[in-house]
Amino acid sequence: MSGTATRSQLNLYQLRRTCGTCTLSELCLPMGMPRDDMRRLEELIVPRGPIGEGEHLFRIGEPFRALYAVRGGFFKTYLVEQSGREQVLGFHLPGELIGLDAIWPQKHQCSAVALNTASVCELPYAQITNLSQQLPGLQHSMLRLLSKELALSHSLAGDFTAEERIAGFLTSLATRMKVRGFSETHLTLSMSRRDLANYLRLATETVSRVFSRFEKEGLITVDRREVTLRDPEKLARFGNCLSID
Amino acid sequence: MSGTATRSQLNLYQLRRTCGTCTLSELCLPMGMPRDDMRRLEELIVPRGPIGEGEHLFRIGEPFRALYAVRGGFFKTYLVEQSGREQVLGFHLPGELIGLDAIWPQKHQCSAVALNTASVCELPYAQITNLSQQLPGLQHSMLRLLSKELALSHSLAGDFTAEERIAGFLTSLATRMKVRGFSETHLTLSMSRRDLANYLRLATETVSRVFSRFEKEGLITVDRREVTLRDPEKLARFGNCLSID
DNA sequence: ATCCGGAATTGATCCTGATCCACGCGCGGG
DNA sequence: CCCGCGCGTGGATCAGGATCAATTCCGGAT
Repeated sequence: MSGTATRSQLNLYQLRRTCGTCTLSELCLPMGMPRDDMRRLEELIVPRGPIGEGEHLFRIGEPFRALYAVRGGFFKTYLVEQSGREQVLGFHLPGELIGLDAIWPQKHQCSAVALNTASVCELPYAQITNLSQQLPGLQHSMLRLLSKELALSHSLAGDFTAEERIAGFLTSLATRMKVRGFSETHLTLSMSRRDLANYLRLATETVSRVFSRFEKEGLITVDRREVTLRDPEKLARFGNCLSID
Repeated sequence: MSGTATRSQLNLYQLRRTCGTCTLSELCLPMGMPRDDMRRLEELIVPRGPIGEGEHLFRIGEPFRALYAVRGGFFKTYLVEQSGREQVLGFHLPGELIGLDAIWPQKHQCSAVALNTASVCELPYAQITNLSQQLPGLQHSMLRLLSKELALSHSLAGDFTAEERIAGFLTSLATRMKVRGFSETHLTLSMSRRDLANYLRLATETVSRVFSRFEKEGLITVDRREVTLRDPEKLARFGNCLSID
């Protein structure tokens, strides 16, 4: 028992001093902030340990207390329409903030679930906004992130064909992964076909078929959830690529 | 010449002292702000006189300097994909803020055009953020508005049938109009069928057909751009209504 | 009043992607 | 080891909405 306590304290210790050394700080809230300001931000951050696959970070309707920055792992956000149908809103990589749409009514507008083992930084909203009164950089960061999120969801607005959607998704994911230091050609999809199809507003069968078609044309190779981009340029041209990053 | 100068100064004079008396202040940025704070906000606001139908407030790609609050009239925001296709992002009623998605890259991400004679309040971004360092209420208002905008665009994400989309649009517009003191049953659509169809990701013919169908079923009556809701409840049930307001 | 052009409506046909179905594979549990 | 179940794949069919085409409607100019 004392053993686990020690270990979790170690974890906590390591995570505490994050922003300064975190490779994600350029993508996350502290982007471009002076080192001193970063330190003040760090003091507010509550690290949240391993979150198992399928575990929820928050659920729709819950009171809003904090934003969450993904530290490791993938998350999926989704909402449930009154018809009962589930709609996937997005997939979230390390360095991205979740829960921004809850600021308005102070209630979570969507649910967030881990797609694999993950960890996050919890950013208590009240304290963050307090601090941002003093740190212009932090305030601007928050506005920028919100604004970017908005621009992203706008870019998804058009009506695209199944092929455009999937090509666009793959190229967009590739660039997002690259920015985070992963391979930009070898992608590991952490979501099921079902989630992917739902997100792209397609049927799972359509996703499957387009994957096969792309593979036949030599654009990609697919092995289960491993996708390798063979001809990224052509793929990018295919999807009227709207990669926001 | 001196006559018009006098008149525009009069306009300016009247518009200057806006937020305090503006009936929209509860919807707009100053929502819920103390009267003194409102006054400081007012000093930053630059009223922009009559904007003719078809005139642009800003165009995609232009450098971002200010947000705009709609004072009177309707606006349409849209973007142009590299394919050349136009995508309508939204219609904006008095009290709503335009240009929020430009904060991130400091460039306008969409174009905004007046659908009829309109007027706006220009909110110089740099000064607004400066002031919001001092006024917590203002900061929170900005975040709330961004967040709300985000939630709204999320709610449009699902894949709905043509009927659901149109029913949803009508009920949503009705509630938005009601909040602003207009009739909630008699709507004047200020946008063309083409714009409406584009926004809803449908063909103009489909919009036309659904309107007719709804009319036959006694849900609405349509005369050109005048739409009267005959059975708002049924209509709301029809569109899995996602009215954000 | 007449003409013209663009917008809106309506009809006929087509096509993309949804739906329904069967099958193969891989993985975990008995 | 086999079974079963969920996931992914692929075939056949169907339907909702796009597209093409024809007409009407309205507003503005002459």
